[in-house]
Amino acid sequence: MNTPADILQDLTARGLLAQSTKGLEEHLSTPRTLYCGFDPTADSLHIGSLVPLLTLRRFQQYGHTPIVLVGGATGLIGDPSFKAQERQLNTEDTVQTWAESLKQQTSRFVDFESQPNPARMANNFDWTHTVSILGFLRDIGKHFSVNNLIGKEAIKSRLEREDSGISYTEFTYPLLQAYDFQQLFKNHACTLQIGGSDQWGNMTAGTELIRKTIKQEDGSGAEAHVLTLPLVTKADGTKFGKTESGTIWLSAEKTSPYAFYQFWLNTADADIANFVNYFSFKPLEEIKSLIAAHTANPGAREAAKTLAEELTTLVHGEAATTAAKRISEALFSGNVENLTAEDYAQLAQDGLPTTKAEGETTLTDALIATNLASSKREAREFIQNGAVQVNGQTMADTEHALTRENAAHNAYHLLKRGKKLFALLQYI
RNA sequence: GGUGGGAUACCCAAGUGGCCAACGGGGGCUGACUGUAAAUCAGCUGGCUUCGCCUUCGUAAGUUCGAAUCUUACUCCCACCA
Repeated sequence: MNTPADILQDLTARGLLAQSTKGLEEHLSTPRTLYCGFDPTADSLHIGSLVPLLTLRRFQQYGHTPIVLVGGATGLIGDPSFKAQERQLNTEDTVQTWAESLKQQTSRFVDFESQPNPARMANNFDWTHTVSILGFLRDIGKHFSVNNLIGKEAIKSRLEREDSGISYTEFTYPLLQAYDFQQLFKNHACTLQIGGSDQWGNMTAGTELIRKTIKQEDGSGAEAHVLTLPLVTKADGTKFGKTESGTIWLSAEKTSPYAFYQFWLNTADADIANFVNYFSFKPLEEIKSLIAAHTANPGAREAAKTLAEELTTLVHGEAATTAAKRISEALFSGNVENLTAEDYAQLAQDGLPTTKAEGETTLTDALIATNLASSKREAREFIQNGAVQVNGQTMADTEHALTRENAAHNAYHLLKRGKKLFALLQYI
């Protein structure tokens, strides 16, 4: 029953519908074109952008046409929404390079071949870089009331703060985003914008602009809609998407598929139900039984495993998932002594952080070489705390010499610091 | 432009001449317990050639046997006034 109208029901059931404009349900009774924007603020998106990306995918599966908008222009300005401070501007070259990376990255979440609703890609730089300042002020700026803009929650914090303000540049951001929506409406019949709930103000700025500048046959303003998605939160109140080792990126270069898989596998019990609903494409009945299985036996972590597998495959592909699972099993099965030389070679190839070694190294130096410790003092502390294992054995001697001769298969030392951090030292 | 207040380690925040690598809290890390979870408890949290040494308390110079603490100049932030 994947008809266009059913998308809202699906999103609602998953808890993915935060807010929407009136009349959206009726509007979606026929296939529509919708978009979501992604600003290039780094050379990769992180998992915070996953919910909107996946939602575009869901819409497409229900027969709608998604447009992925990369913010080559808006990325040059900086979105002030709910930010405590003004952003540092990046150079034009940097932003364009990043925009290209995002194009690559986002394209795997939607289908450009699907008929009759192939996805499209757009970059707002294309329709903004030729706009003149006077034209923009007269045609777009005139439709915005400053009184209204300063009333928006998203920039309130910046106006009320005593230690920081907001530049005219960032203040213009909502206008640019509104202009994007208007352009896509005109040129691609795009009538819906989706985004995180922090984007509500920026998004409705677009529907307003469309209503005021584009007239229907009966003379009334044209109708456009927005839908916002909830911000993903964790039960313990910490920020979603961060770990000890930092942000979880979608790019395999920045976050290995193994680390990505582990991130989802480690989802807290209290969050698993929400996450499966938000991120999985499995049918709702299947999700229900997964959650039930998890509640009955949390220790088995069936739901987390399934989710980790599904998402790693979606983001990094089948082969990467197989590799991530293989590494995980090898490292956490508790008997690394049984690994064969081939297994070790496979681990290195599969993306376990590997450092080349030669000659003799003390354990302390090895921890630093493999980035498992940031200083000798810290390395000693870890070793003395019993936090370090070499090939499955806890080592308490900071000066313990690692050599080719005492390496597993005369080639590998598998170092473990703490419960989950591993690195491989390989003799060449 | 004037007057007053402030700048301390990842963050907040004590310290106001030697007992200060610097109280306390948060965060983080490690250990125990466990399910590669949460909660709880304990330890650690500048660096090194570690019974000692070196570098840190906005920046630079100075006083002193000795300064995060005193002096001077500079930079930045905040408040009130214009």
